[in-house]
Amino acid sequence: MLTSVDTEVIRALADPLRVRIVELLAAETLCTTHLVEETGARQTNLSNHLRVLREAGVVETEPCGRFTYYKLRPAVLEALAGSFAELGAAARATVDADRKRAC
Amino acid sequence: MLTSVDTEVIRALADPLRVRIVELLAAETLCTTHLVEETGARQTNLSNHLRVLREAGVVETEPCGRFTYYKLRPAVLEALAGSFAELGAAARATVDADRKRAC
DNA sequence: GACTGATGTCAGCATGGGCTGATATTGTCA
DNA sequence: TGACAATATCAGCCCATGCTGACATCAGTC
Repeated sequence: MLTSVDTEVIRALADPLRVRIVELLAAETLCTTHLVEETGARQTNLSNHLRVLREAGVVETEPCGRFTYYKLRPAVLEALAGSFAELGAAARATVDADRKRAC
Repeated sequence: MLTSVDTEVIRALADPLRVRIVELLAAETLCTTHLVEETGARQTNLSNHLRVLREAGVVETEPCGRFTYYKLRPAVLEALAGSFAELGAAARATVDADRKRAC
């Protein structure tokens, strides 16, 4: 049985700015100020996107004085990669075997 | 350098019904009639979602008389899995090394 | 060629989600 | 405690997108 893909997480990643955030965080744990600098987006806007990522479980926060560090949760990305790898493998098997349902 | 994630493809997959379609197609190449039966969605609705998947390059069509078979393009899913695996690995390295930018 | 079934396209409506300015909250420092 | 910096939340606007009914198109059959 295929592990069903978590739509919540995919939707969180279905936005260019959020993907950009994730790519930045993959290289380095950053706080909101850095993300504002790096992306050029408004603080309010970023905060909204970060909340989406947070609620989807893609990132987690770590308060540090006045600052809030954002870091990725690798397991979520790895699980997603695994799901797509499964789907891809199943799809390849289906295509290779030309397995189709008769009309 | 990380291979940037294709937002177009992710957006195409950021819908429960489209994910359902992809999961069905991963197991078996189907035509529209089958997808209508399996999902319970209207034909028009399905046709719209299939177009999104088609334009994103996730599926391809194969006309067969009056019917149209839809099959997945495994390479797209595998590429996506690869991108997320890279991101996940980078994220894990960053988190493990506690690599963070000073404020 | 006429009919039927399969499929795609279009216009319209409703909802969701992104962006913004204003505001609230929280922590630091003097 | 008061001022300030960092961050989150809220309300409102606007655009993208999903769903639907109506219609168009195309292939197969009689």
